[in-house]
Amino acid sequence: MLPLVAAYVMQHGLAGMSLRPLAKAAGTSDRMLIYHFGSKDALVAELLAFLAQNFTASLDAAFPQGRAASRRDCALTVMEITGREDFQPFFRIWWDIVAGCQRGDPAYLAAAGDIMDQLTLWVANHLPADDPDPDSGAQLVITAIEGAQMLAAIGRRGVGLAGISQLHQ
Amino acid sequence: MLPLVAAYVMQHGLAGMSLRPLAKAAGTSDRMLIYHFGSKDALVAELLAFLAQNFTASLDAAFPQGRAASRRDCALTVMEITGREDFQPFFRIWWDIVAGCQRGDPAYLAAAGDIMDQLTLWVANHLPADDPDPDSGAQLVITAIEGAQMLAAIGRRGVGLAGISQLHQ
DNA sequence: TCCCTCTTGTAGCAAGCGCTACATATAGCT
DNA sequence: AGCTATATGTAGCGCTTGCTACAAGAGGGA
Repeated sequence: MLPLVAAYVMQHGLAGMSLRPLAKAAGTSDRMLIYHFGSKDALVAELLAFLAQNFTASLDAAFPQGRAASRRDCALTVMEITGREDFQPFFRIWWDIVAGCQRGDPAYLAAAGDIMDQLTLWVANHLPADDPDPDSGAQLVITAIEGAQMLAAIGRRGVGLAGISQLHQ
Repeated sequence: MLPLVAAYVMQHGLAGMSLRPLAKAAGTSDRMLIYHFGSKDALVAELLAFLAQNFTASLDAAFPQGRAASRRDCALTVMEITGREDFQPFFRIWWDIVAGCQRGDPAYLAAAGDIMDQLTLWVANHLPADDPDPDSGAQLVITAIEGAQMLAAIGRRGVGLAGISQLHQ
């Protein structure tokens, strides 16, 4: 049930989600969604946890295995892959999650933290093996990536990429 | 009328905004909001344009006039100021705008573009006078700032700051 | 004074919302 | 076989949503 719900939300976003269309897409009824999850809020909480948990899988499926040649190359690789068409549904909910975090919602904060921790770990493990400080490097790369992704979301894809390409190393 | 509307939205966010509470906060009725703006969509469009237009004013009011000592100092200064408590209302709507851009809404895209153009110009004008390439420098700084702001929104303020402090120069 | 346009209050419509009451089907255990 | 717990369909409740119909006040030009 959760996978079908997640698939629908990935396509339609999380912001104005309502139970009846969601239930129809999942092949059930709003009645059953409430029955299984207890309430809409509980459904959203479980959904966010599910999405955070499944994030690693999509990362490893889409990203190459080897290490990057430099921090900049690592950042550019992540940008290239997350800029692909089939990654857009993920960002459709990602910015909804960020907006929810800004409102202070605990479920959104937990999910965003999980997702970002996984991404940070992935980046640290894909930096060059001789990186002097993988943790700091990952923080720099993540900051650059997320800034570029936001600029891409508002239609300034080039600006963020130009910023990333100026990273040293 | 627009300033009162904008003040309410800055406090309560843009995502689940509905006409009746908004009208009450603005000292009028939903009936009058529709009468003046034509529809809720038109109201949101005018509101976004208004917010983008007023963004420069808040920037110049809050930010120091002098130039920064380096690109990194410039980024850190912007981070320090936009991290203050009284800047949070702006980010409450900013991430709603980004989410709206990801959905492809033209009004949101226009407003986000205006705001980002103004920020880019401001940053370019506050880089060190001897910066070899203010445009590229501004792009780098903006990318870093926005990444750090997103990380701050999800509760990882330190990660983004650590990333910024690794910028060269 | 009369009219005409701009503005505004009251009431309400159709639709959608999250959620619930009730009845029923099914399946497993004793 | 009978009982109980789980699962599901139907109908609808109370509420909010964006928006509208209608009437009435207000002010200005002829």
